[in-house]
Amino acid sequence: MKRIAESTVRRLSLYLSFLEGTERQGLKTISSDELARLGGTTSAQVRKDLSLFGSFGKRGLGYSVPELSEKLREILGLGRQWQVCIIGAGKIGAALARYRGFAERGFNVTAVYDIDEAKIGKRWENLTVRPISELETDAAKQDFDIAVVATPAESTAAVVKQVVRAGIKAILNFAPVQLSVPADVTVRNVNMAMELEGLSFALSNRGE
Amino acid sequence: MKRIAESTVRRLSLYLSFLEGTERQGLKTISSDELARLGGTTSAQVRKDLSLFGSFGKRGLGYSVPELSEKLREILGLGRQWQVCIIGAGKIGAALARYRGFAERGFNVTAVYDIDEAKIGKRWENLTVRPISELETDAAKQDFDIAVVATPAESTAAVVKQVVRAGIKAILNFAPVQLSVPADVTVRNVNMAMELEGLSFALSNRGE
DNA sequence: ATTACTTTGTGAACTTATTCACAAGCGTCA
DNA sequence: TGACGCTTGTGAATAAGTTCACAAAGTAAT
Repeated sequence: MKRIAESTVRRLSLYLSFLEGTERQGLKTISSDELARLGGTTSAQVRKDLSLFGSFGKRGLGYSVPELSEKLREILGLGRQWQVCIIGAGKIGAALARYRGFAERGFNVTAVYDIDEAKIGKRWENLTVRPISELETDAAKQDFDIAVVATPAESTAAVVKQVVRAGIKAILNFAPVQLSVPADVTVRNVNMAMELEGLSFALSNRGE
Repeated sequence: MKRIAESTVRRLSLYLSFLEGTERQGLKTISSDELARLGGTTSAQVRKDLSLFGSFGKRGLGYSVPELSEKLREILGLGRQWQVCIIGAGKIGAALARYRGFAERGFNVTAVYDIDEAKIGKRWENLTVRPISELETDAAKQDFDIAVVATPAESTAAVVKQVVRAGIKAILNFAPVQLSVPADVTVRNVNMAMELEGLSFALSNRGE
């Protein structure tokens, strides 16, 4: 299969969330035009995105909402549970551990790690903060699919090295640094400063 | 000035954070090659990005770290303070209100709003949660530059309408819905579900 | 069964973004 | 001062992503 652009995957994700809304409203079919309207894109874009994975619609009618939802869930790999560990028991880590959105989508947070002695052993929800030094041996016993990294900038590089050593192939990075990882590890960055600066830029350069 | 792509702005933001690190290390100059290495891009990309705004380097030498930092801060509009209000006093809102990264970059959170009677009047840090119905009149008195929207999906559309009515031109959206706003309002979305699904997709489709 | 209407799927055209490649500028050292 | 090494800035080439536009395939109504 040809390489799929990140922007495409983001849109698929978006389409899925619209389909779920549409499904709740009880509608049975939806057109590429309607999906485009909801997602702020064009109908051609929607059809092109979907056509990368097959041909799911009916000409003259549109797409079956439950069928397309199911297909998208399959494409996005949401048909299974993913095991997630959180690295960094600070404020962001704490907020994430409590975040219900993870479990709703099949992402199970099964462990929290930190480097800081003071935090190790504390209980969070139903989890106990464990020392990051144990990550590699723990990972041998229970598979982790995704590591959520929420550590201070300075300790992040070291922490990520351990995550990679533990064989984890996907990282959701909240630390404000660029991670360097082998090619087979996928990283998604969530960087508040960057988003704010994007807004700041937009506000500063309007009408030029 | 020609239109600047969002991806470019993201990279500028990234370069700035590297420059700050470099500055702390006491280095005086940096080459496009070094910036590229830190940011996981190419030196040509770095130079192209910067050249959109002027010519800041010295051939044979590279860029002066403090000078380029300053230029980037200027370009990104970080030379001033921005007034920020948070809409939605739920968990994400709470975490954001406590987040120190805002203030560090000149983003002052000066108010929190919610629609829910039960939450109105509660104190958070040094702020009191106010009813969203007051947003428009408050905005007339104190200018808000940016609204951070962290409301449940269902109430978001109504809330955003009020934000727009209050004349706020930049929104950082944490709600898992696509906002519809006039063209002069800039929106940045932070959507955890989308990021997780991106990782899930990557894990499911490796080596194809 | 025919006609009118709708909407998909997809090559081709176009637009935007990235990378290449190199002349021109700057610093250093003899 | 001249030669060498390095790095920028930028047109030109390439690649990637989006939009156009239309044949093909379906529905619905008569």
